Amino acid sequence: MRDVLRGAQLLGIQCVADACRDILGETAEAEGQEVSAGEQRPPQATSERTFRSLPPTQPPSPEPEELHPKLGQNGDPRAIREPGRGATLNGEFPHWAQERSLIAHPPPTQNDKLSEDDDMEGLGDDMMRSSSFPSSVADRGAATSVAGGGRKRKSQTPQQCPVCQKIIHGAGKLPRHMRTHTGEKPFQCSACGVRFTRNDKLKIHMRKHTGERPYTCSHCPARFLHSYDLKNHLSLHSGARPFECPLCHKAFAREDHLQRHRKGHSCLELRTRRPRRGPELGEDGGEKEGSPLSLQAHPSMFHPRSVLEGGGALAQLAPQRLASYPELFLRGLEMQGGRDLEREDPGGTRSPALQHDRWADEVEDEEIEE
DNA sequence: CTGGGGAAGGGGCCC
DNA sequence: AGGGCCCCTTCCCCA
Repeated sequence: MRDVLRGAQLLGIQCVADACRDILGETAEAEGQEVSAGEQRPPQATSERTFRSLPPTQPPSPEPEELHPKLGQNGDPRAIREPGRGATLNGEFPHWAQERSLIAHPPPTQNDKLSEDDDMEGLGDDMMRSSSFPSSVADRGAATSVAGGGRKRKSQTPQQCPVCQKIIHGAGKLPRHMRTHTGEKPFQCSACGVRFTRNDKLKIHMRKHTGERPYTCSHCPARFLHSYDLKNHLSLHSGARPFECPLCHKAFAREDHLQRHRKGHSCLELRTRRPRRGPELGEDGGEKEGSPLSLQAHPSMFHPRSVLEGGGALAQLAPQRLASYPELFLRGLEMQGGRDLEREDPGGTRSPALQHDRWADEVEDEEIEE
């Protein structure tokens, strides 16, 4: 346990270190003296104080990436979870494990089957049951709402991760989330030894070995391991490429491919290469502040007159695309501003026709003014 | 740069 | 409340 504690301190996993101290019956100050020779680590707060008194202004925690995959020796996160491997314990489960739930769920072997989150009982759940584990956000509220101050209710959803402060929705999902910090992968494939953090991921993985392909295409004999594989495959049958770049009109079958495309430079280069013809006019006729980059770069490309006269970059677009451009242009504005019409308006209440009319009205108003 | 496969992580629903 | 199962999104990797 001291080895685990030392490892937790080295890795900065405060919750694990506190749990270890609880088990060892030590205070942080005492432990701090003990380890001070080798590590310049300042004494830690007691576990009780660590979690329960986290102020809202607590400085940001280290990024999870800084914490996790480096657990244990040789990068094996089980080093934390399987203290029996340590020299200190001589292969025996410690008394606390026998007394607590871990005795009912020893570290998994290839023949063992753990329930998905059972592993947390060895570490996280143990923490959670100890007084050191943080109350969830809702729990705090529930605790204060219980009249008479009786036995505190167990955690409700949502719960807040003590490491990254993220709010985790769903009953029983916090232990699962905690494994993303600890790096634990308690679920091991009996066929190839690959380990997973979650039981459901292992289950899907096992399909590779069993040959099970539960997702069958209704149009062809193709069968797939994953539901999303079938979903992608169906787009091939339909030819649907619903995700279109609002700037260059390239369409993608997958949303993440569109996102990758938009993060790239191709569209940006196209925009910044265009000379700026004049100030962009806002709705009030003045130049807009903080308008989208594309418009600042070359407003002529998007100017309605350029569209009508076939000028600008739009001249290179096919007529049928021009017909639908106002919709995409407006959508592009929405997305540039951090809002996504698709997400905000999945039902399509803001119809393309409506937006086209709005845009046409603006063109007509400008012509009247002239 | 794109298409495709796969993994990781979160959330919803049900028991 | 917790766990199992499933779906979804996002990201990474490779060809």
